[in-house]
Amino acid sequence: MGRQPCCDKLGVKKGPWTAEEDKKLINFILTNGQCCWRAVPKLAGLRRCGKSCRLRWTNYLRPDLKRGLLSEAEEKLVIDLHARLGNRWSKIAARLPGRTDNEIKNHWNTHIKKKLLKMGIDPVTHEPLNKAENLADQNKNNDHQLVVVVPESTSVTAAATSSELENSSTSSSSASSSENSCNESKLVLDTFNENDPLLNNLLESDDTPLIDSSWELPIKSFDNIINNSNNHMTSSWDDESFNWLLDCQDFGIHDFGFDNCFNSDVELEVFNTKYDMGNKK
DNA sequence: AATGAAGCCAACCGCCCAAGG
DNA sequence: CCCTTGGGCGGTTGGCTTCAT
Repeated sequence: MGRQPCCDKLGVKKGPWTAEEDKKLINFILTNGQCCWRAVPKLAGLRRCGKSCRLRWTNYLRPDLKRGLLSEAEEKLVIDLHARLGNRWSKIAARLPGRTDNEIKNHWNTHIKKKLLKMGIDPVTHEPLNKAENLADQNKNNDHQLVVVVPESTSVTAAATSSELENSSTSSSSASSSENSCNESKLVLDTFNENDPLLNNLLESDDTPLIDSSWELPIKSFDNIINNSNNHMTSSWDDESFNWLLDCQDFGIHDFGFDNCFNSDVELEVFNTKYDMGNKK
């Protein structure tokens, strides 16, 4: 008995999202918040799988997303976190405000990986390439021996500071691919500088998001914007975060239906003035 | 200008896990 | 417990864009 598909495949549209679909999804979520994703397409009038809607929202439409390339500081943080966490992109993304796991994963695969290789660093182990090769050879030669794979949770070094890592793995020898990748990072953990205050601070806080989660209640967020419009933007909706709106050059705010989010014309006008939305059309 | 290669990234797929009945 | 369901995650794909020839 196979698992039921996440949605009825018949009549479900795939491929790139159109502006019209985006608009519908944004309108729906701004009006109703995030609810059961399976129900979203039906309620929002979309011929999409719920999963697809969730992905589209979290990876592209979410208001707190930063757009554009990762800054140097972000890139460095990604590298550091990757050294600690391995390919757990969602965990890494949780510590980069406004970035998605998908975005970081893509950036890693297309930019950072190459950069590290160019620098002679193995992107998997974060070791100098020569050393990494030697270790690989060594492991190969040891294949005939009993290899005890030490899970991250038992590492007495850096992992000890992270409750997340402590919880991450309890079985020691199963061989799923994801666990393999986790184990690869073990090498890194042993060499990681646990005295790095920035990283330790980040990791000790476990999953405490750096991102203000208020975007989940978008209407409230818009209230914040309005209330702070004479001062500075709130942390969750700073100017940069809002560029995504401005990037949507094909639509004005009315096209997105955001105007429904404002309690009065005055509020809408304040918003338009601040972000020059009125001139966008 | 034409064409093929390489790069990039949004989106999909399939697996896993937690929650609830 | 067992089963079902929904949501999340990481890996992969496919198509568009840019670059090189």
